[in-house]
Amino acid sequence: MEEETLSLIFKGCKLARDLESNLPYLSNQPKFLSNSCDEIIRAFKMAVDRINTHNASSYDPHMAFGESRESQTSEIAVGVHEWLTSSFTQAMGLLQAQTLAERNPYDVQLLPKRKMGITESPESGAIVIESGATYRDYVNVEGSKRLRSSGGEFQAMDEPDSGRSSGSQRSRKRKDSVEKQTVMVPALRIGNTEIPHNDDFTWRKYGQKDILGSKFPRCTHKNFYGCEAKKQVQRLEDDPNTLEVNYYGKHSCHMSSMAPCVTVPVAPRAPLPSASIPMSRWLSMEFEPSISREDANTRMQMYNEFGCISGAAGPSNVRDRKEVEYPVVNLADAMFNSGSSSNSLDAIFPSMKDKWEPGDKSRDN
DNA sequence: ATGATTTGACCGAC
DNA sequence: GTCGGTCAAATCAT
Repeated sequence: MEEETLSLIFKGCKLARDLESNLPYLSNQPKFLSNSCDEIIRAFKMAVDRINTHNASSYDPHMAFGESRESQTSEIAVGVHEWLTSSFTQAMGLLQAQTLAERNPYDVQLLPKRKMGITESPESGAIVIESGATYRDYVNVEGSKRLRSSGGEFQAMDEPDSGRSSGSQRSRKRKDSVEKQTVMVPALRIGNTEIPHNDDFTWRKYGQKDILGSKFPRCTHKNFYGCEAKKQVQRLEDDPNTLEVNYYGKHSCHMSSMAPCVTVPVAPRAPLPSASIPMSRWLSMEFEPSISREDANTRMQMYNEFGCISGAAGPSNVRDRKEVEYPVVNLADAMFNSGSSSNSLDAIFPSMKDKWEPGDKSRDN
């Protein structure tokens, strides 16, 4: 690749990094933020233009899809812009969360590492996910909820896995009885990679259905752990570059009323951050000075199709645990570094698994 | 081993 | 009876 193009990309990265590290101090400077974002977008856009100019003859999947390079370029700009604004929103959320934590440090406490897993509060019925809880724990809790819940969405069943057998009685709410919100979002892409629709929640896809009369299937997603919210994503038939996203139900996975909707990616067996970590360090590279290129790349892979942590990361948006991570740091770090590794999580969060003690039942499942 | 996604089947709503 | 939402086993990815 041409050196000038690389320096443009580098410039964009640097600008983004500068903006990132100053985010906490810029919350009341919308004009400056806007200008900074524009400058970053300009740098990336110029780089993309140069790349496209130099590779005009090569195959481009977007062209096969009937799109112009111009629209692709603007998509990239929109994608970068969306990432920046999303990161900013999350950073501000974290700022609020930390303010809250400083006010009441007991809100952000770590659970003893031997007590990991998922439990359900006998009083409130709220599900408590502890650091280190596994996917199996989630499945088990979901199953037991079905067993015990006799009203609402689920009905009692004799056996947790009797779903399809004779005793199964799934009751469903009428569609029009559930609050629905529809938004249209662009199906963003960079190159041939789909940029997921990121709405600051972590979703789990649980169904895909071919819809009669529609070329594209409808995907259904649920929020994690007892949150009632659902969303359906479907590509518009007359405009494949637009996704129709329908939201049903209300989120119950906000961290608190004071810290609204911070997407809270949770890394496996990751130590939760201490409330004493200064915000400026959360948002800067300084927080994890030893992270290698390889680490960053793997963490990029952890971001799932909805822009939130996935893969080994497990569930997030845990309402009652105030589990927080560093989306800005991680995503930016992942963006600004490259490489590959198969074992990077251990490098990022070293020795947690070594600290498990034998016979820990919450881990054996 | 663990967790996410896919996919065929079930079953309620219409 | 049809459609589509949901479940859960199977499969895939890490």
